[in-house]
Amino acid sequence: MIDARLITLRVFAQCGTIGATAELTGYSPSAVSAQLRELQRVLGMQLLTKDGRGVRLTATGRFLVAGSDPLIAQWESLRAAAMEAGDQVQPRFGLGGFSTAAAQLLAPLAAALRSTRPELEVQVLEADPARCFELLVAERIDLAVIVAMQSETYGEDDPRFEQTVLLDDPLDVIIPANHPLASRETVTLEELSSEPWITEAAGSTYHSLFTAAFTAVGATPRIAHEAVEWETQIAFVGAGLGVGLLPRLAPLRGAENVVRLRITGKAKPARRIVAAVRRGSIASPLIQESLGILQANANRILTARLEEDL
Amino acid sequence: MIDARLITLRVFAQCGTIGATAELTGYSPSAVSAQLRELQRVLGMQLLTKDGRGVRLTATGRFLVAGSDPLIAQWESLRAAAMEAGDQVQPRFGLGGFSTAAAQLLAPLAAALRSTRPELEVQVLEADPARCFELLVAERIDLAVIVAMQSETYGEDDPRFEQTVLLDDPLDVIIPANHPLASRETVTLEELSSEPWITEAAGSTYHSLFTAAFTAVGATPRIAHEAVEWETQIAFVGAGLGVGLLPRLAPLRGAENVVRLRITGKAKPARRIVAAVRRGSIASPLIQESLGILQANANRILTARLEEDL
DNA sequence: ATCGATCATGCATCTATTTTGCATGGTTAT
DNA sequence: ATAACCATGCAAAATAGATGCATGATCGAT
Repeated sequence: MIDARLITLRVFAQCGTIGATAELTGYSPSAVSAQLRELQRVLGMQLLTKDGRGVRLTATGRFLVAGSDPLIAQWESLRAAAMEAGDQVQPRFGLGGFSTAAAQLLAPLAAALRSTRPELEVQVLEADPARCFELLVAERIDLAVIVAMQSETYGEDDPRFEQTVLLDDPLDVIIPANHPLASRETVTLEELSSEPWITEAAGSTYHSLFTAAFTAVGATPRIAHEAVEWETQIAFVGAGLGVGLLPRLAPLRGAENVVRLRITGKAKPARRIVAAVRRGSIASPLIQESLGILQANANRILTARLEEDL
Repeated sequence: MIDARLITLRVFAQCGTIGATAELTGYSPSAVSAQLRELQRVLGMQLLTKDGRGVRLTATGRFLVAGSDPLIAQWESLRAAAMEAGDQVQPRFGLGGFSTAAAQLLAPLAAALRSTRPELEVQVLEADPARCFELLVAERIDLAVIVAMQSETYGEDDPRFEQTVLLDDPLDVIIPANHPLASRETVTLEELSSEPWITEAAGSTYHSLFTAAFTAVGATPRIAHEAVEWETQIAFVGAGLGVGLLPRLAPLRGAENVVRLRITGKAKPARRIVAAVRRGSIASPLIQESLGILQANANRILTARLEEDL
């Protein structure tokens, strides 16, 4: 049981402003400000300094936050062990995930948990990966299903989290049905490098996947349009505005005038879907069960794909 | 920063009843009861069970308390390191100690701290060793000067505490001035084994020292009277009611008709005075400074004794 | 330079949690 | 059987904490 004010400090350390901390933790900005001041008072430490129009951590503050990583992990570990040893039931369980991951993996998980543990209050939050990690730190959620990103702020070895690979989800190409290549079974990215591309807004989770895929083949595609939702992107392609990348897990549904093609060649772009939990909590029975369900679902998807590919 | 409710649980684990926990932590019994119930709710664990007219920890509860020992230690360690790294000042400092220890060591320490750190709010609590440990667990005090006891509930290796030997304080014999042996410089316990003895109440801290001293020489002295305060015991001896043991640190002042003699022989009973802190907190600058002052004072006492013995 | 936007903080108000004190019920010892 | 002890429930009170708005300070853009 770690004091709530230390958790708040950790959230602040991550997002840098009082306002964002408030939004993430569910408090008001004044409450966060008061909490952090109180924390400094009881600890007798100066943790924050004014910095421009905001505040930032002092060296002591950074030291304390960094040093509290193993403390949190140890507490999580202890709680998990006590749960395990005492055969106790957790009252609340927060899940976080992003779009298709949430739809394809989190929803079945939540449904499965509702049947195996009717008492458990399961809450699912849809949030992008970065926010999922923040929500984990803020203890708003206990498990996140996210898209792993290379060269991101949250490395595999972050002392605050433990991550488990669930699934590698390949990216397909979607092109207009009247496109010359539409009758093909597979294409290479090189063949499409001169096409007008439809992608997500720069800075978004999938945009980095997009650029990574093309830097791998040494091409710099022209980005014709930007969309936010898969649905929009698919509609753009259907209207003949260009071509796009779509994760295998994202359903095409009965979209008109759109064809989905597998990518072959040396660059087979894929997004890696991982489950992340707070470090130490992985031994918890509930987390274990959840990871098992997620893994089973991932395997089911992979198996279905193999059969489909035959 | 460990949640206050977990601290309360730890205190309960030590003293066993809600009432004692309340007395030790400063809450009311109902408050403790409510806190522990709340703790069970948020953790989703059953920690307590009814047991007769009281309650006791469940297996899960014991597991959690035992497992929280290193958690507390790690927090204390982190706090100490942050204090050290950030050159911060602690606002409050609680000291605990017992009778002569408090008078001879704690009082000078408190005085020294008041001069070197005027900002620091120092609070001294006089309490017997067992209670000092409880007060450490309850975080009411941060440092205790106590008499180490052999075969006690608090071993040197208790995961909750770290102990430092300050001083071995030998026990002297006090006898009436008109006693045949009163003119001697030194005596052995064997010579006095048939005397009527004046000691402290059975179960008290010093009673166990008394019995240990005599079991060491294989004698079973007759206990004629029991006293609580040194003053009373000295007065009894002065009245010729018997003889007694008195720690060297306890002053005889100008007591009438009482002579103090050194003990020689194979059994040289002594009480060991140690400083105890919560494990992990020993690196704190304040603790370090305090231990230094205590040690210096102890050395001063030892040196003075050596000169006196010449 | 000025205006507007962004951020943190202080303050008064209110809310919610926590604590208290007493009464109750169950349990052990005399 | 009576008395003492212990935990708990409940209503009332106290305290701590959160909110919302206003303020001041800073930064970016026009």
